[in-house]
Amino acid sequence: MRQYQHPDRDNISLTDVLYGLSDPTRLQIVKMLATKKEITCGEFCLEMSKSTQSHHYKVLRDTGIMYTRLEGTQHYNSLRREDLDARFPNLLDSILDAIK
Amino acid sequence: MRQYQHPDRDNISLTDVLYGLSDPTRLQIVKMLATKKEITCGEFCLEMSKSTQSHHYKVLRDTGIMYTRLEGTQHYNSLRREDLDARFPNLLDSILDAIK
DNA sequence: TCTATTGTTCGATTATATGCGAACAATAGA
DNA sequence: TCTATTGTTCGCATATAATCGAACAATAGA
Repeated sequence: MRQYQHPDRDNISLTDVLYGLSDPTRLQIVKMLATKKEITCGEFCLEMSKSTQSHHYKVLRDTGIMYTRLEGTQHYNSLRREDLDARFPNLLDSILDAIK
Repeated sequence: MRQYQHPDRDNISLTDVLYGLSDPTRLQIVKMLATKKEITCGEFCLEMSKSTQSHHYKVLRDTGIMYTRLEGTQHYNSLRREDLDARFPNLLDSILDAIK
């Protein structure tokens, strides 16, 4: 694989986003993403197998919450703030406030 | 059963609420709840078996999203707006806006 | 007391989700 | 070219969720 399929803005679904954020691990990832522009997978330092981490990254990408850019062997992840804010105003902020 | 167990405000969990709202049927129920003070189960007019409906009502109660009051044979359901707003400011409103 | 109404619970089935280790793919750097 | 690094995908096991029909419980009203 050379690149990921991210849904475009208009295809981001509310129930998908809510599902994506309904898992503690993924919420933790999103919380970290909110503090920096980009974070590589390794920098999340999650306490679980790499395959499980990859599963959660995939869910976040597939649901339109996270964008992943490849550079060398590293994957740079970012929160899709603008897309989420455009699609569901205030939703992301209210969730980020709640997990602060 | 004479009465339901609803979590009290402080025990409403963010991931639980997000999970509760991540299903289209339940989101539809919440949308209707937002338009009236109370709605009986039958008034939701959902296109699925009664046992499945009950399952979704139970999820909404257990996650702290909906409150159910018994009166006679009918169950009056309401959205726990104040509790949700107190616990997660703007979250419910942003979701209600998104499904409008 | 009997019956209809309202909604839940039980038990089973099927579908989805989560988790892991092992194998794999792509790149960087020696 | 070989090796280490980074992260994914595959295959499998287990857990959780969604759904249904049937049985049940509580109440209202005849």
